[in-house]
Parts: sequence; C-alpha cells; structure tokens
Amino acid sequence: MAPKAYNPKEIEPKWQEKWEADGLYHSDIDESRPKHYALTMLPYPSGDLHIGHWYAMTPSDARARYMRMKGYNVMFPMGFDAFGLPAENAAIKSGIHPMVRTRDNIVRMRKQLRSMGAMFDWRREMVSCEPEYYKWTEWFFIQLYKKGLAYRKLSPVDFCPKCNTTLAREQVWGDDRHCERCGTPVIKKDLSQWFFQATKYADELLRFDGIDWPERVRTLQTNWIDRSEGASVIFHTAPSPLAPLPVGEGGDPIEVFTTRPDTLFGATFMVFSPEHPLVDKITTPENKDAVEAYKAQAARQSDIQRGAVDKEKTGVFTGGYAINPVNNAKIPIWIADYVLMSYGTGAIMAVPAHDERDFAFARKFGLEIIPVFKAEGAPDPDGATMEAAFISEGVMINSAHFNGTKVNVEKGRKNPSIAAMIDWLEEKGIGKEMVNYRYRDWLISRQRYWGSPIPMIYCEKDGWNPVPEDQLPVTLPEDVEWKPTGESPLKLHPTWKNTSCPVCGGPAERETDTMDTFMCSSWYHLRYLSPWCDTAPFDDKEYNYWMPVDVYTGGIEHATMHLLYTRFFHKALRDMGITEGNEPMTQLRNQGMVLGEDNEKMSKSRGNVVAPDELVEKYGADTVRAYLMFFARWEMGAPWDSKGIEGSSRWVRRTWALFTDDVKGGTPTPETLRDLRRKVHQKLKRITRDFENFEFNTIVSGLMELLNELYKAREAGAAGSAAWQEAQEIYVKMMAPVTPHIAEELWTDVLGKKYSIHTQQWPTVDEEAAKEDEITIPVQVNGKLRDRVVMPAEASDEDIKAAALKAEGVVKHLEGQTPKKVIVVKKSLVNIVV
RNA sequence: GCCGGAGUGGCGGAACAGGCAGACGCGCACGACUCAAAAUCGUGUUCCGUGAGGAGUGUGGGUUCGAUUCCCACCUUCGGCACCA
Repeated sequence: MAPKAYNPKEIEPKWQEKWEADGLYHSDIDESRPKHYALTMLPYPSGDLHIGHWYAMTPSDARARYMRMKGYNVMFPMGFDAFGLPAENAAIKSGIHPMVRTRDNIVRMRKQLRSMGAMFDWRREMVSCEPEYYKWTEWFFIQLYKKGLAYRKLSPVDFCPKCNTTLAREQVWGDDRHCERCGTPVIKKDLSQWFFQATKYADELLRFDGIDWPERVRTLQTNWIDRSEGASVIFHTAPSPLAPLPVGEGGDPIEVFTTRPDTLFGATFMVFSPEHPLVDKITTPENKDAVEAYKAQAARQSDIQRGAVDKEKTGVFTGGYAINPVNNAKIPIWIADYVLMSYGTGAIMAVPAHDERDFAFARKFGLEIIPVFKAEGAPDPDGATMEAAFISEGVMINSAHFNGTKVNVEKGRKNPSIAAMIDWLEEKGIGKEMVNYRYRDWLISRQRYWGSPIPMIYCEKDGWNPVPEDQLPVTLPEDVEWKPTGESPLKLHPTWKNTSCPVCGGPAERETDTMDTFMCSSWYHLRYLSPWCDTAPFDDKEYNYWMPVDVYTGGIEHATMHLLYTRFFHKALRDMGITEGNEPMTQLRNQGMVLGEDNEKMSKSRGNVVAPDELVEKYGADTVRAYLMFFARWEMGAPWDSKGIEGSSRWVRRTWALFTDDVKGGTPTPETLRDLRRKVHQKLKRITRDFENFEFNTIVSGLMELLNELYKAREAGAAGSAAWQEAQEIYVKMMAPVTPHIAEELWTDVLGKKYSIHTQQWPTVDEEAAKEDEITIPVQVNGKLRDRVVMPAEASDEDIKAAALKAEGVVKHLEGQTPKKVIVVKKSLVNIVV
C-alpha cells in the first residue's frame, strides 16, 4: 500500500468536526481534578482574524492543552468584545446597523477561530453587545453606584473631534496627544459625566502580592499611578492693600501639596495654575489686565505647547500675597502655566533654592531665593548668587529650630528632615502628611450609541437614581439615526430617553451616554464561568471552582488600561462581597507583536498584512501554528518572514513521512536503542520545562531536533523495536499541543491508539534512560579549548584530570610546562592553568 | 530628564545554576536524483587566515582559572512617563 500523502485539508476539518461532535473540549466542574483557568484576551469583532490573533492565541492554546495533558481540568474560553467605536463609525458611513454588522463579523470570525483548532469551549462564549451580557454590565454599574464608587462630575475632558466622543486619559496617546483609535489630535471639552472612584484603590493597585505578573507590566502600572509621598500644607491669602486684615487672620485657605515640606522656610512665593479658582479674587486691579491676558493665552495653548519641558518659564504677578504658615512671611502669588490644575491642588509653594523649576522662575522674575539646607560643613550659600537649585543631601539652615537636621535624598518619612517637619506641621495644625497620585478616577461616559447604556435616570425632583434592577437591561433602541454630532444618538431619539422616576414616579429622563467598553472587558472573565446564567452575572458554583484565572495572556498595550481597570473592578466587587480574593488573574504573560516583512506595524494602508486564512489554505493550520510558535521569542515578537514558514512546513511533512513510510525494522545495536531512549527522554525533559516557562520557540526546535534523531535511529534499524514504539508515542504526545490535528491523525489512525491524543497523560521522564553513559569533556589550557576527552559518566575527577593531562591537544599546548593549577568542573569541563 | 525592555552570524533565534558560543530553522553554496525545473535527500556555512592558528556575544573597565551570563561606566535602540510640585 502506497503511503498516504500528508493532506491537512482533509485531516484538519475531519478532526475539528469530530472534536466538536464529541464535546472533547467541554470543561465542566470536576472536583476530583485540579482546575486550570487559561484565558487569552478576547478579540474585537472587526471582521477578520488577523495573524496577530493567531500569534497571541496559538501558544496560549498549546499551553492550555499541555496543562490538560498534565492532568488539569482546563477551561479555555473565547468570546467577543463587541461594543465600540469602529462599528458605530461604520454605521455612520454605510447605514448598516452596528448590531447587524457585528453579528455578521462574529459569525465569520468564529469560523476562522475554529480553523485554528484551538480547544475553546464554545458553550461558554460571551458577546458583550448582547443584552444577556450587557444587562449585567449595567447591573455592575448600579452596584458600584450603590457602593458610592460612581459619581457625576463636570470636568474638562479630552474629546476626539473625529470620533466625536470623550476619551479616558489612557486613550490619549503620544506627544501630540492624539486619539488612540483614529490618530486625531484631541481637544478639551467641559462635560458632566460619570466617573468611578478608582483612585480609592490606588495604593492597593500598587501592590502585586501573590501574583506572578511580568516586571514590565508592574512597572508600567506603578509609573502610571505614580504615588508620591509628601504633605499637604495650608497657606492663607494675605490682606491685600485694598482690604486690610490683620496678619494671620481671615484670608482664603490655599492648600498645596509638596513632596518637600522640609523646605517650607524657603518658600518665597506661590504659583497658581492660571485656572485656579482663587485667581480672580486675589488679583489686584492694577494687575488685572496682565492676568486676564495670561489666562487667555494659557487657555488657547494646547497641552503639548504648555507641556514642553524646555520651554522658557512664563508667568505674571497677581498682586496678591499669601502668608507662609511656618514663619508668617508675606509672599507674592504669581500665576504660571507650569503649574497644572490637573495635578495636586493647582497651586504650589515655590522653593527656588531647592527646585529647578522654581529656581528658573525666580531668577527670571527677580524673586527672592532663601536656601534652607546646604552640604554638611559647607559655608552658607547665598540665595542672591547661587547658580542652580541645590538638591543633594545636607543639613537644614535658615529654618528656625530645624537648623542642623539632616537632609538626605529619600522620599517621605524616610528623610529625617521631612519626618521632623511633618510631625511639627501636624502638631501645629497647619499641615498633614499626604500621598498624592497622578492616577485619576475612571471616566466612564461616552457620547455614543454603540455601548452598554448607563442605567441611570434623572428626575428634576429626585436627581439621579439607578434603574430598578428588575427592569434591567436598559436595552439600546434599534431605530436610531447615525449622525456624528458629538452627542449620543440616544439623546436624539424621540422617545427612548423618556421614562418615569423610580422614586416619585413622575416624568424623568434616562442617561443618554453609554459606557466605556473597558467596563465590558473588566468582567468578561466572570461571564465565561456561566454565560447561560440569567439570574446573576455568574453562577457562584462555577466561580468557586474556576476562579481566579490561572494564566492570562495578551498584549502589553493593555498594561495601564484594561489590566488596571479589571484589577480595580475585581477589588471593588470584592469589597461588596461579589468576588473573592484580591486579584482576578494569578499569572500574566504578554506576547510581542508580529510585524510586517518590512519591519513595520502591519496595516492595510502599508499593504504588509499577512492573512492567516491564505496560510492555512496553503500549509494547513498545524504548520501555521508551529511556525508562529517557532519563529520568534513569544514575548518579543518579530517581523514576519514568509520564507521561514517553509521550515515548519518541512518539519510537519517530515514528521508525517516518518510515521507513514513503510520501513521495516533492522537489527539495531543495543547502543542505538539506548541512544534513542536517552535522546527521547532528554528532549521530553527539556520540552516539559519549556512549556512550564512559556518558551514556545524552543519547544518546536526541540521537536525538530528529536525528529532528526528519530530519522537517524530509523536509519540504524531501530524501527519496530520497543524503544521505537516508545519514541513514537512520546513524540506524538509532545507535538499534540502544538499541532493538534496531525498529532490526532498519527495517534489515532496511523498508530491505531485509543482516541484521543488530547486526553492522554503527558509522558513522564525516565531519568535513568535520560542519563549519559559517556561524557565528552572539553579540556582548556588557560581558558582556551584545546581538546576533548571522552569518559565514562561515573568517572572520578581524578580520572578525568589524568586523562585531560594526557590529551594530545593539551600536551601540545603545554609545551612541557608544569600546570600551576588544574580545575575540574564536575562532569563538564577541565581547565589547565599554566 | 526619569522608569523599564533589548543589543549574539546574512536573518529569526539557542546556550535555564559562571564552564565547548552560534542548537533549531531561514537564506546561501556545492553535490545527488531529473532531459530540465520544482519537490526531496546529502554536505558545508561566525569572521580573518592556504595552513598551524587567531579574533569574536553593542563599547570600555572590573571580579574569576574561566563571563553572552555577575559588577561598574557608557553607547545604540524600542516602549512608557514627563514643568507631577
């Protein structure tokens, strides 16, 4: 019988259908086995599965399969993050309803996802734009509202004029502050919107106890939150010439945040942000024109202009004064755009002697500079002549009873001078220890249609109230007009917003903004637990068994957005008793990006997009899977190489040939069989380790090496022996997570083993078989390789040393000299020093 | 400026306790098979040198018998943050 040719087009759909029919990848609660919840970030249903999706999902799938073979009860679900701007923008252009388009795309992408041969349990699929899902997104909003974590605030927000919607801080990218989605520079708008109080959890979000997340992500999140320790100090406005008041009495309080309270005695002026609410009040008539002009100019400038670091300092004097609470000094108040309303309190105490910015400002405008610490032992510096702000360690001066206190470079209370000052401020009641964050509350509102409705109702009499929970979901109306107006189409709908107040029953209006889609993706891992559940967002039984997520995989680009939101969400729910544990995802791993062959990011406009469907058509899914795992370090990514896939294709076909060639066994020597078993078990050991460590490229290269060994062994007549049978079995089991279809075909049909390969146990290493009998030991003279000696594995160091000294290459290089020292590294190397 | 990755052949990469640098694959060269090509198989492939040999993991130093691996300083590059008080 002629061997059957390798035909992925036949075997891949065949097994996919059988696995599906048998429910092979269904994951159900099974208390007798340890659980493993493997999660890969869900796609947005843009229409086509991209090679990047394959790159992200294939190794995740392979590892989930490996864990299953290791004996875990594995859940590996898949779904769609289906709300969002692109569908709505497409609707504005084409008139096709986003729901229609999204559902069509999902049908196509499901089919493409199935072609990967991944072990997704499709019974657990969730789609975030379906009312069965967003009912619970709304429910969560209400829970957060009831817990006091949702609030409404009028605030300047970043607004994308092209997408016609507000953006969260993290959706604004780049130096030119452009929209994450469309690249248009954002503008500022004042809108009243919903926020979640994520900052309440800032400190906890900085802790990563008990979770195995990459250093890189932890750093990004830590920098994003940017905790800074210091103190809040209350200054007061001083009596102005127009309204004289006794010093220390009256005046408006001015709260400032400072990381250097120990420099308070050197605060010689204050600077307000031009938008600070007290500016108008303190400005004196003679300064009014200049102040107004400066405010107008600052307002006109974009954030990028204002934010330029090397920009020359600008500012104007308001005519107003403040009282420094530590020494009652009367100090002038200026406004300058280097003070931002969005950080701290929008006002600073300026200490020019010890802050570079304040120093530059003081020199430019001739303001007083008083040094309050100096290098130990140095003469007192003179504020009038010093050339730069002094920021190293030293001792305090010019600071009343603090003089002599040591100042180091530590932050917060670790610095003795700061600790001493904070204690004193608190005792005197003029300030207190405080922590400030760059992190902001989460802006939820989007002036858009295609998102989950915000289930809130406004009544003239009773204000804002949540929709009663038994009336959820608030569904999106289907008959809306697509107009890019900057308002939600829900606002323009003639009747949808009209409702009655849940408190008084009188006429009221619904919130017409919808939710940020990050809200949907903050809890999708919970919906996978029981998407069939209609009485709660998830079934507790499923939660208790499966959660937390054991391995979460996805792109690094979500580090400060999705991953931070989902952690906040989990912690907030925990505090309401809805979830348990401190973190939703125990282990996180990030994959890199597949670039185009031109080394650029893949995009339609560049024409460098690689279509996975074509590759599957040409090579089969197994080859594409193997290549994606092989061609780069997973966490790094690499540019696509269309020639390289030939290597993976060759490996798959050579594997097929090895198993299907009609080759009779010979009379192998015992050494051949011993060698074969050794190679097999050594590779098994390494590949097992690589699966544990997410090192997918070496898993495939290891399989390639083993295949080469199998060919050699067959050449030496090993076919048909027991060792050969074992080698074949272990080889197929090891390739099963990587190339599930061909592995199944070889296991079930070619070898005739019991279906299915994917329910087999991962093989165990026979350490005895893996051991080397003989070892080749490199011998160096002065660190340079000169010869090798072959020794029995159990040879003593003495024997190895003796043999090494006699080796031909060594003798030649010793040239009769006596070795000073001979280093024998156990079973690995000899170095002779002369 | 601050924080964090990464620098190894023509290319992707390997080296997992500090111990043979370049596994595996792509590409390339030569050979076998073929009328020929493709496919397949085989051999070779870090650089310099005919050779013995020498050099070599971004650069410069250090520790060590021995450093891609550890330490110090720097360069390049990618990503994040940035007048953050």
